[in-house]
Amino acid sequence: MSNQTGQDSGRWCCSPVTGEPLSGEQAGQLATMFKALGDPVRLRLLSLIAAHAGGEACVCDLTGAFDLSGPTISHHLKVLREAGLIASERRATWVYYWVLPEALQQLSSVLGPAPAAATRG
Amino acid sequence: MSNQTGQDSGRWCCSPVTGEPLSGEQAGQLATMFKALGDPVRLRLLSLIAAHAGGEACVCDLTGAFDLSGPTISHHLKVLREAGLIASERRATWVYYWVLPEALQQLSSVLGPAPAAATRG
DNA sequence: GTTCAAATTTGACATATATCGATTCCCGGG
DNA sequence: CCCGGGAATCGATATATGTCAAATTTGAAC
Repeated sequence: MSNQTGQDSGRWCCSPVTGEPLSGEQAGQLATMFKALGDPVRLRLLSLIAAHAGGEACVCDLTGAFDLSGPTISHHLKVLREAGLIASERRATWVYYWVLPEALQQLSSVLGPAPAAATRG
Repeated sequence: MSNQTGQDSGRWCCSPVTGEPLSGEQAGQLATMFKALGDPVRLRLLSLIAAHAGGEACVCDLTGAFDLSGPTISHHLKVLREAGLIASERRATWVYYWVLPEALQQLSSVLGPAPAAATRG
């Protein structure tokens, strides 16, 4: 209510889970994204993609990092993509994936009162 | 009851997923937590608990918010607890649950360069 | 056009998960 | 001590999920 999620395609910017109860709709949308992250392989895939040079990675760069078949990797990438966490594009023979930072940021902001910067190191 | 399934111990405070690839161990730990959040009921439960007066809620405050049986709510609370996201304590007849903010903060920090609200500039 | 390599889709299967009713556990009150 | 109510556990079941092999798609090179 206090947030006009209208057509912003999902970005309730100021309602962390600790603030006020989530609506059923919000919970459903967010749960899809969290569920996509709820698998070690997918978490590592996301991490590998994000950390790869240029911010994107070819599928051929990813499969080698797991003891899993190609189809399985493809399946996990599809889950991540359909959750709105990554996007992909085909270039010639190869398909490249990259992370959608807004999605991660949305989840991060929901999880808490913004940890006030990492100040890493 | 206020136990925790022996996780914790690890808190890689400054390695967001966008920075460097996650190790298999990290991914497994984090995936357990994200998976716990990957269900609309559990997300709403967490939210209801966090937003409840005093920062804690009795189970009797929670069951009414869902069209689900008591055992089912109990099951979801157990999943959240075993993931290290919430803790519980029995007081007389009732059992109270509260959120463990460090856990949420850990997930939040992993998800990105810490939104840091407005401080980022 | 044919062939080859990269990636996805399909079909199948074993396991995991969400849910419920019935039962059990825990505690306060008579 | 027994009863009643809140909550967790148990046992069962339907659905979802992770995984692979086989088949299909896509585009490049010959």
